[in-house]
Amino acid sequence: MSKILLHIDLNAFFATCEEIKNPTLIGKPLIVGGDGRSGIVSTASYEARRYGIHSGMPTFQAKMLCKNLIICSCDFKYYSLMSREFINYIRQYSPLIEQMSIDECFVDITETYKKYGNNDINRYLMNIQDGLFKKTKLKCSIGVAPTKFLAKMASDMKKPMGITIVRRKDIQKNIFPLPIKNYFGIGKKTYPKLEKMGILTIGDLYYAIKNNKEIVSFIGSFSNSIISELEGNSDDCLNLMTSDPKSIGVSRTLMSDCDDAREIKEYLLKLAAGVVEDMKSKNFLTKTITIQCKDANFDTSFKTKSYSKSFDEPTEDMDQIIKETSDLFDKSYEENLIRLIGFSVKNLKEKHSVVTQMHFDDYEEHEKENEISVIIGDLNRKTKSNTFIRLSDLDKKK
DNA sequence: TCTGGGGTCCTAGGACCC
DNA sequence: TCTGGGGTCCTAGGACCC
Repeated sequence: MSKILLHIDLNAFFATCEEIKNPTLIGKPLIVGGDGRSGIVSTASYEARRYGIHSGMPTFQAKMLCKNLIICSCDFKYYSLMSREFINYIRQYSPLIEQMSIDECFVDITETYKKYGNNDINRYLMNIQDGLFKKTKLKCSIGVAPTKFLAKMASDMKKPMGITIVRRKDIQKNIFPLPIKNYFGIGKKTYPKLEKMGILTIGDLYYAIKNNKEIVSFIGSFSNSIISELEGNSDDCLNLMTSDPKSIGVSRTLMSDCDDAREIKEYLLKLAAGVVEDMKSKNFLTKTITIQCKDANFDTSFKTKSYSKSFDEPTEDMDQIIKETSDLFDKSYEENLIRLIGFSVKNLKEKHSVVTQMHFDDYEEHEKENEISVIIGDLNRKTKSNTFIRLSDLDKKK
């Protein structure tokens, strides 16, 4: 049986949060974003959008389009609190929620809707929308479909406060005529190329993949998922586990372009120290550090370069990480003008999962100590090292 | 004034081990 | 003495999303 999946998307979320914080802003053109050198619009209110302002636009340009534009700086902590309110509210409709980002989630209401016993799905969804607005003043659009992909496409079709239902039999009628750039996963680099090949709509893409091997080799392994998504056979299982982060990092555009190695490095190490603190507070260790440098040279169109280094063992040692970052920078920096610098930690391991790292050589020694051990071998890795955890440590974890 | 900053996932070549 | 092929990790870069 088909599932009933919702994709709920908060409308102009950051801008709406600012209106909730300060109701005198309601109905006025406002953006959330940076106002300094190279500031860009993160979110525009619907009033600001009427002036042609949209996210991603440089702030100075937005200001030229609307003289009365109100600019709010990003208050991420507040938005996170509002996001939690949103998810808590949705939870009363179903415990099966997959949060996709700060302002959107999937909800599986198959069972709860059945219990509700009413066959008016529109009324049911309007209740969700109205209730959310009454409780939090947040507005949302809802897409309903049997798969995650279709629900996501559906929620995008009517904004703000839209409700869109897409059944499998509606795919050809409602999804196929949409322009190719509306396809989730086809971005600004790919869609112009597809358009040049004469692929203008999502339907065109479907038939091109079916009939044209050239297109398949151009798109690569994504072709298979496109076909199953457009035939209504793609993923309908929500990922209910809050997954661990894969990386943590920061990057900053410098106050002005800079080629003073000492100055850049000093700033980089400050960023790195902040990231390591953040990582430690989240109880992770890192195995790989990465420096990111964006070139300020217009001719090379602000090329971003990255340099990484992996450690033999995951670490949270500030001194070690700072020293390796410094060495990596010295080794890689090419004395060019830098516009942006960044630092991130990747290959993260949860701290409590790395209790004791030992090698097989240590095993005999370990045996001699006559301790009872549980060997947790990572089946995916045929390395010499395994992780030994004492039973007493396991107890501690509980 | 002239396009941010937080992420994820994929690919490809090279090194290395067995 | 010469050398294949599979697997994994590392590094760098690119595309995409919000």
